[in-house]
Amino acid sequence: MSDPVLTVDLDSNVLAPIGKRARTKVANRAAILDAARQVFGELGYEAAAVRDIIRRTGLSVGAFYNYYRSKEEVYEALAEDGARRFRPILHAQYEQAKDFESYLHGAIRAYFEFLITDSQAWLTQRPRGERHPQLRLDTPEMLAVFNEVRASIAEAIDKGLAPPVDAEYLAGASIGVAREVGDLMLERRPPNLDEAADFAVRMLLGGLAAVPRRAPPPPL
Amino acid sequence: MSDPVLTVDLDSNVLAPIGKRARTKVANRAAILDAARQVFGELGYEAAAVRDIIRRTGLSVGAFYNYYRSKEEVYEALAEDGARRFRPILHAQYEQAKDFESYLHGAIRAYFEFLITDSQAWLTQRPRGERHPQLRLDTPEMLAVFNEVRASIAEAIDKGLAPPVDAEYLAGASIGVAREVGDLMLERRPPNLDEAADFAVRMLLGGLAAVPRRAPPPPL
Amino acid sequence: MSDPVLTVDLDSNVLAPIGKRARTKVANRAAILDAARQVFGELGYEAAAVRDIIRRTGLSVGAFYNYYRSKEEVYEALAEDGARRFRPILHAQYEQAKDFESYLHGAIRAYFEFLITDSQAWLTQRPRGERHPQLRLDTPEMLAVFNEVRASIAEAIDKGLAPPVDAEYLAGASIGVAREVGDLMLERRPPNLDEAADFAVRMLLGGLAAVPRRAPPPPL
Amino acid sequence: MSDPVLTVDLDSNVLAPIGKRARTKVANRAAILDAARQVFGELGYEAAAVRDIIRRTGLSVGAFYNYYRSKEEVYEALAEDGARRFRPILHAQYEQAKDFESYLHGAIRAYFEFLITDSQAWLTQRPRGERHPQLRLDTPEMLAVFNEVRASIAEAIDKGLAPPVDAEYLAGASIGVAREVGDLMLERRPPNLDEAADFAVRMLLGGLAAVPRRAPPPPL
DNA sequence: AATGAATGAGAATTCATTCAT
DNA sequence: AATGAATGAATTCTCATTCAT
Repeated sequence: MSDPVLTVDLDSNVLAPIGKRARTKVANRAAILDAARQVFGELGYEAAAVRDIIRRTGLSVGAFYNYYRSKEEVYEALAEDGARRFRPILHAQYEQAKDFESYLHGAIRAYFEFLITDSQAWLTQRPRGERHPQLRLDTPEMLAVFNEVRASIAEAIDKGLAPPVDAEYLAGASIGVAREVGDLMLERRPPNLDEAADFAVRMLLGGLAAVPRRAPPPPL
Repeated sequence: MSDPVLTVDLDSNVLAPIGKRARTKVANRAAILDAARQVFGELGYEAAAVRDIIRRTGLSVGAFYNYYRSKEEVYEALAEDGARRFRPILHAQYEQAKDFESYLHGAIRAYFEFLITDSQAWLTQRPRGERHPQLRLDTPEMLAVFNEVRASIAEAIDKGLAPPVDAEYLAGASIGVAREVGDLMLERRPPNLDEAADFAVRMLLGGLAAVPRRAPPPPL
Repeated sequence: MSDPVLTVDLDSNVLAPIGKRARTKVANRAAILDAARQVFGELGYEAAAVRDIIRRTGLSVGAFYNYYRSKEEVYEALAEDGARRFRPILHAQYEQAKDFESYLHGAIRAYFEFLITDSQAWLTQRPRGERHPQLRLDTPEMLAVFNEVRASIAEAIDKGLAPPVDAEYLAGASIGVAREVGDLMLERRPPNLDEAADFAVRMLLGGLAAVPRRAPPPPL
Repeated sequence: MSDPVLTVDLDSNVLAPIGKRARTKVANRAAILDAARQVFGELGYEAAAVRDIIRRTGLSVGAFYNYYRSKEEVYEALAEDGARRFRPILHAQYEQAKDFESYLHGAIRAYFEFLITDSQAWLTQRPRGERHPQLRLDTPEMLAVFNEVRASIAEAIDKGLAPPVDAEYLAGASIGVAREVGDLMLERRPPNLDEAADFAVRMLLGGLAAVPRRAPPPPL
């Protein structure tokens, strides 16, 4: 196969094959952002070296600094990018939801879709071996998303959309479930969004009792 | 002399002053482990410098390497230590539980107690301000604990103690809730174990519907 | 549009606005040279970046390298330029001087005029604050001028125009006085050429005893 | 010849042969300072790389940072060191001088001695070839010394020790002469302190007329 | 010619680990 | 064992210069 020169369409989130030197500024910027998403996701902020990022773009160190002024700036750009993309989705769910259940359902599905889309590119490379001593490898984007969710749940309770329970704890529990179930979903081949979202939502709304009974999946 | 930092003596599980050079090998080993727990918790693995660790023990860099062969080794020792301490507790819950509900209740309370105990020493120092772009600062011990829980839930389902639901997802959800609610609990002054455990367990067993209705806590 | 930086058009020796892209090759060359003079004067050779220079010309980095092959080459061009402009002035003084005194007087006035003219454009911008650990920021042109003076004094002694003293030391002393007094003159508002030249010449010819007695200027 | 292990005596300013790894902390600190003095003197602050400095000490990059926290810090240490060593000398001259003439004489001799002593170690290495485009290569120490002198002259005039001339200009002229003549003195083999000091002082006190008549030295 | 993105060598600094004492 | 200075690879970032357009 020859070298296709694809540009990255940020809005449709279709990734060009990385590693080839991208031609346009927009494409390079996007390529760096994508590579950074991967690398931060795999190694965490501290362990990720700028070199790790640019290596996946085929660019030079210098080029990195043409696009972002520092390692931290990419990180922040990533976070902003995530929030910017996810917030409207979350808002739409909020607007069209008739009750908290449907809101939660919509939000969780949105998050899982977000996860699947964003991970598409790098999930395949992931098995880079030893995940040494690392903690939790959220992309900055996800953290940004969680903040959106936190605010959104607090608001829902404030407005009487959800029952008047401890808002912080409810947001925490929701995020906790979404986060962990989301991660597990990504590890299944193929990721089954419906199954995972169904589980998470039922768990949050009705607890263990409400969760579908069935045989566990075959172990990895 | 200033206030000696209080920390948990691992062997006696009793608060003991460190900062004064400990005299025995066992004590030094424990002091390093304690300091490492704090530092990893505050800074994360990568950002934590060996010097940060030994500074809190009053030992020398050289001494560090007499006790652990590398930074990574302390990290692993910490994980092992957590698992070693937590596994029997979890097991006891498992043994004495008549059903999954009481097991879950016991396990979550055990985890929250673990959290409170372990964080006691350093939670106070935490306000080192800006956790720059950092994610989630689990102690390696907590990660080890989660693995215990994962296994334990799978076993519970296997043995018919819990309903035959997706074991991985259930474990994920349980850990997710425990983790997030646990973190939030630690941030409340004073940490209210009963309240938090109650919330987490009810959420996991009965979902949003089962959670106690009440006014949210005053904002930070 | 903001205030165009005023600078000396080298060919006409007239103040001309730069910042607008100059149209002719000659003009561009001169613009670069002017900008370089400023920047080297403000930052010194090492700290001055090619980008600092071209930024003041409105040209592109690439254009810079169309006119000069390297940063060093502009530096040298600047030196040559200074020597080329100053040598005839110095020579005129030499020719028309009836004795060493009048020669020295002429030379020093010429140098001070040179200083005032060349610094006019950038002296105003100077307050960029902290000249970190930097030493003396002579323009390469000034260094070239000093060499002219050195040669010229040696020749004067050779030809019996000046008393047969240690030529090197005399040149050194003359340059030292001219340099330091010249710098101080530039810092006074307004620069007083007559006063400074008078001081320098008297000092060199008659020493402390010959220097005018009067109240020191008000402190900065 | 075998490896002599000499420690550096800072007060007597006897240098150990550099390049050999020094044994004591004091010696290493001094070796770095000495190397820095040389390198800053040869290359200037910006062009001098930390590596240039440590190369001459036989130490490693890391060791440098054990002694000084940054390149800038050595620079400042150097300046302080110079001022600290020179100030008392200058003061002694000031105290024991009966008039401005003897003060000036003492100060200039002190400065020239300072120059000769400090340059002893590195003057020999100097001919490292092309002094590319560099300006004036004062050691930070010298700059510090000049500031001392400036203050001291102003004070002398204030107190009526010197005639009431323009203090700034007088200080400038004195420094200019001392600086240039001092540099030239260092280039003569052997440096002749008496000759140079005599010239400088006479020049400053009586000008060209007072300077000894004699044949110039053979050119370099 | 002009443009400005790309390049990559090189700079300052950090930090895990070693080792002489 | 304990100490802490020494080591040097690795990291982030800069900047002179090249080169495709």
